[in-house]
Amino acid sequence: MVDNLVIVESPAKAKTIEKFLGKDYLVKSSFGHIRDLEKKEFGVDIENDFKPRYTISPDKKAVVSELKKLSKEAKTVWLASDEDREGEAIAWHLLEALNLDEDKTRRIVFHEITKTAIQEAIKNPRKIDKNLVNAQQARRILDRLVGFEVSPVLWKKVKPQLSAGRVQSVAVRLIVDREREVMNFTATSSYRVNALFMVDDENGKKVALKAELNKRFDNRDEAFKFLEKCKGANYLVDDIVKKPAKRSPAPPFTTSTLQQEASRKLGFSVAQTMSVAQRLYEAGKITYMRTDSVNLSSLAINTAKAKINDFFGEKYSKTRQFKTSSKGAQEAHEAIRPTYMENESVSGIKQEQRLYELIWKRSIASQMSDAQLEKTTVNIGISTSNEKFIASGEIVKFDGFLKVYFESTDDEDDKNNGDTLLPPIQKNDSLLLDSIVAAQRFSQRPPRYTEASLVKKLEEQGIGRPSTYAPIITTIQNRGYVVKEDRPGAEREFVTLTFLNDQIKEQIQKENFGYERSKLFPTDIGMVVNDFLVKNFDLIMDFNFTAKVEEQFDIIAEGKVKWENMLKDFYKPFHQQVEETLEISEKANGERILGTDPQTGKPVSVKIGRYGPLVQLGETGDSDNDNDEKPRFASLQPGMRLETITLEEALDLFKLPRDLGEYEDKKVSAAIGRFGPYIRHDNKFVSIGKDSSPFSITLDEAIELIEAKKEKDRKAVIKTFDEEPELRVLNGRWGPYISFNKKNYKIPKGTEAENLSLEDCRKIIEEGPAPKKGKRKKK
DNA sequence: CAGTGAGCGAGCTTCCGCTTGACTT
Repeated sequence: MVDNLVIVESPAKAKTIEKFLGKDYLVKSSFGHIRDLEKKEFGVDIENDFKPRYTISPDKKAVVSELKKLSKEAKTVWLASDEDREGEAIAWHLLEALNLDEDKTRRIVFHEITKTAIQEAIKNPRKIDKNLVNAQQARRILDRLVGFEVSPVLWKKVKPQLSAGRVQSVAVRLIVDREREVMNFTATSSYRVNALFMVDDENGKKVALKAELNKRFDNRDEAFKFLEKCKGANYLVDDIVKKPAKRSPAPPFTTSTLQQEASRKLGFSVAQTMSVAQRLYEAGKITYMRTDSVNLSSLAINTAKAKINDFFGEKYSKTRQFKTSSKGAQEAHEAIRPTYMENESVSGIKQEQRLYELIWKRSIASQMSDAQLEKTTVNIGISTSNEKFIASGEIVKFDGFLKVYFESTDDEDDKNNGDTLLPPIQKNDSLLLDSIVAAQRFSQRPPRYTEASLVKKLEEQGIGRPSTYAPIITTIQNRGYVVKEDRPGAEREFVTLTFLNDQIKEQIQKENFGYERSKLFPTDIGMVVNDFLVKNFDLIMDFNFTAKVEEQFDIIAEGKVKWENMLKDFYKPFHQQVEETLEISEKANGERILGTDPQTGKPVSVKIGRYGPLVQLGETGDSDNDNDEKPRFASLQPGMRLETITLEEALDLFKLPRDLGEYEDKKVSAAIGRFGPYIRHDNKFVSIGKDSSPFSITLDEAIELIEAKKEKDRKAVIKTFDEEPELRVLNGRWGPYISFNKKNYKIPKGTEAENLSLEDCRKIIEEGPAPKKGKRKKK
């Protein structure tokens, strides 16, 4: 029995704090929220001032009963959940759910886990801030109302099992909008002109000086005209300008910036970053990884300073405090940093080491001095033209924080701003031209989102929280609204004009462009759902919706507005939109008429069906004529899109299944199924590989595939037994196994499948029943 | 494991944020 029970949110935090507080204190954790709204009937009494009905979350029952028992025994219960809206609500739910006596309950907060911060907190307890709790209740109830009223509209008007929500629907909208921008983008081209001069360096050796013309030309003819003018020209250094510049380090990591940098520098997915960070946190190596704060504790700043002085010298140290700029930040924690700033590396698996190193470098760099640079711009005049060539260089005079860390950008074209040292040249030097190249360059389409750049965008808009960025991205993919994938680029031609020895040579070259790696693409269903929501629910689909309601929550937290009134104001127009949409709106299936089939004269259309996107030939019979044929249907193939498929592509799909002829008196046909293209013969299926296609494969090629499959099938059966025809020893993808009554059984290691007797097989079947599929019942 | 796409109706789906393990193919 202990006098003091302290309750925090995270078990790892509990362990640390217990060490600081000594034996009079027992520190336990609530594992986050312990109660939530009931699932049935919204969990909210809408008629009665939105009165919430809370219930203990099923997976928290054990935690709650343990805390209840411990809190009865304790003299004082300290509620030490985080100092933000959700943390305050957790404290209040604990008070209610544990039936705590208010007189023996204290609310304390700290936002760094250091001994002094915690002792200070214990000295300054306060009451639960009910206004802040009410702001959280408003947030929770609003999200429930939006999610549970709009989702059922989608079930009725689009497809069952779909979902909508304040956060996920806007996240999908960002991706859909961007996809449309990409689809509508047409590249324009211009001509970029680069010159190469030869200059003597200090040792009299010839070195190259690159310079770009201060003008781009709209077309080939203008570029050509310019090069014509360069014939016989002289090139003179008009001017050299040197300017000092400085660069400052980025602030230490928040959840969002850690996810972005780990993606760019280490190639981690957002979810991967969080799970590696979680392990580092639990091992006590970094501070809490779900935070929106860039703040560092004074302890951290001091140890960083000592480390920098020791490692690099005093002139590399500069103490900085950063201010959080992101919208809606609640700053309950510190920035993400090493627990012990003096440790530049940790033990553990490779991923943990790499992520830790990144965090260490970023944190240390944030306490280092600016880098001092010198930028040089050289203007080179052309005797026959008013244009100028410009060469620029940048040298680092003092590296400062660059010694340990350089922040990456999403812009892949940005790589040429590195450290370039110009050769020694003086004003009025005459330069020797080597060559000039005018190359056609295309404008770039807007970039599709990566997981990390989507997180960045969401944070900028104040949508979602550090604990939800990773789950949001998983959700919109699980719902089938968005896919993350690679897409091949295309090849295009571009023109280059090369000026060498007063001659102009024109060439057509090829380049690849538009290759996408691990980008987020909307699916057809994602686009249909998005368009439906934008059309009918402009209120919640507005990118500023979250920011607007956050303002209201802040006012509730200040005690200036009653949360029930805020919800009332929101709910009335919102609910009306729900009702109207249910009543007026047509079913949304993204239907498009593509044209008419020239052979039958019937209309060809495309839409989302029960099993995904499909093309349809003919109309569903609303005529009384029984002779009306049913329409034909065919699924869209991978790579085809509802919005872009053409009549020709659609008509191709109806060519399947294709009759190829007969083999061994049985029909042979080719088609595409759920598992890709296949040949059908004698009710057996053979996959068509990538080398051929069901549209073009010949009978002979098909027969070859059929025979190959037969041969393989013969080899697949290792052994059969006459006494037990249901029992067979087969050769599968993962080696030999026993098949009996449609169930499969593993053969123990070290047993030769060839030598198995019927008795052996029966024994294996008895001893090791096939693992059943993990079907779990839901309550 | 590969021909789905009619229509009816029962019973189900769904949100966001706070936290970790317990689960396997």
